[in-house]
Amino acid sequence: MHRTDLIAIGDLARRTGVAVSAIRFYEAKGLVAALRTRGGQRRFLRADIRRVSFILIAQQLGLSLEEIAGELARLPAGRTPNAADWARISGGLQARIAAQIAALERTQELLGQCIGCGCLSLKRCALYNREDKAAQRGAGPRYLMGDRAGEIAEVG
Amino acid sequence: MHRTDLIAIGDLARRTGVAVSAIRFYEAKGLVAALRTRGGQRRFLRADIRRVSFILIAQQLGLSLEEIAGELARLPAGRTPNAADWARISGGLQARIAAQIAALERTQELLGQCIGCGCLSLKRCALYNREDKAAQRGAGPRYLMGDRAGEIAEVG
DNA sequence: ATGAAAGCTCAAGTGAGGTTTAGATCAAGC
DNA sequence: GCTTGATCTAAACCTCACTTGAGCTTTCAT
Repeated sequence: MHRTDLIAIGDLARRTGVAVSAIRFYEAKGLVAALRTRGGQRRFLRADIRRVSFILIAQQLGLSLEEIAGELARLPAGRTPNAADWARISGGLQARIAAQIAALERTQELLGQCIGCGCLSLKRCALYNREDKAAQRGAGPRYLMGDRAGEIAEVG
Repeated sequence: MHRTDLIAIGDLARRTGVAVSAIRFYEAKGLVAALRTRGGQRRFLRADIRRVSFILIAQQLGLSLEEIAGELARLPAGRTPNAADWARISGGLQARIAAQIAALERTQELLGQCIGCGCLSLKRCALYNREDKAAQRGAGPRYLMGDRAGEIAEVG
């Protein structure tokens, strides 16, 4: 354990495939922490490669950075996730993905019924009027809507 | 067919459940078009209710406004989508959703194999190193990445 | 004819997940 | 000691899908 245990930000970037700017961003968001040299440059632990890897994989699985930060914060003493942590976390992900699949399958079914009907009536369309809106958030601040939509109408 | 065929923006908003501001936004993006009164107020055709409904349903199915604009533009003479158009479009959506489901199922499988292994090595992790990155875009401009990631490394 | 309700434009804000830019400083090899 | 490349900070910028606000104008029912 000598000084080569500490790596520069560019090394961490190269080892994980993430941009240097993204690592600084993660630090700002509290997802990783860095030591500093006398000159003010960041030095990371080798273990942070694993930590960043965790971030990337969790992102692939659809977690937001905030959720990932939550998971990482739950680990005692800012520890890097190990096999046991991963087992617990991935259990939760299983359920989440299962729900996504179920919602998509329901969509598929509705779409099948709907092809050719061309009704496009928001009042009647089974595709639009579903309770499991969960399906896809599709991109963008759609979270600002979602409760309005009281009086939806018919084309007539 | 007299003047009541034309409806004000507020009517269109009420009939579709979309905010007035959103309709102006759609107009700016070229998704709908409006006539103007002498006073400069927008007047829409009744058929535009159907058109906006189409936008909403397509959004629910995960299309971006740009993609929706593409579909609408493909209709001859700015026509409102009818049953035949809808059949064609929903055929494409079927495939898209099927692919999403397949990707999620593959994730589920990999995650099942992975639980407890805790390797978190980007080089070896089957979850991270997949060809079908399609799975989830999860929220946020992740579309800027996606081609980099040439030199991904091992924890050691 | 009037007053409320609805409409108008244009600019700026939101949030997620970053990137880009500019100008200065640090670290390392020769 | 010098040059080169890496790193630093801070602020600005990007997309997407809208919303909000300010400051006026139009429309419509009475």
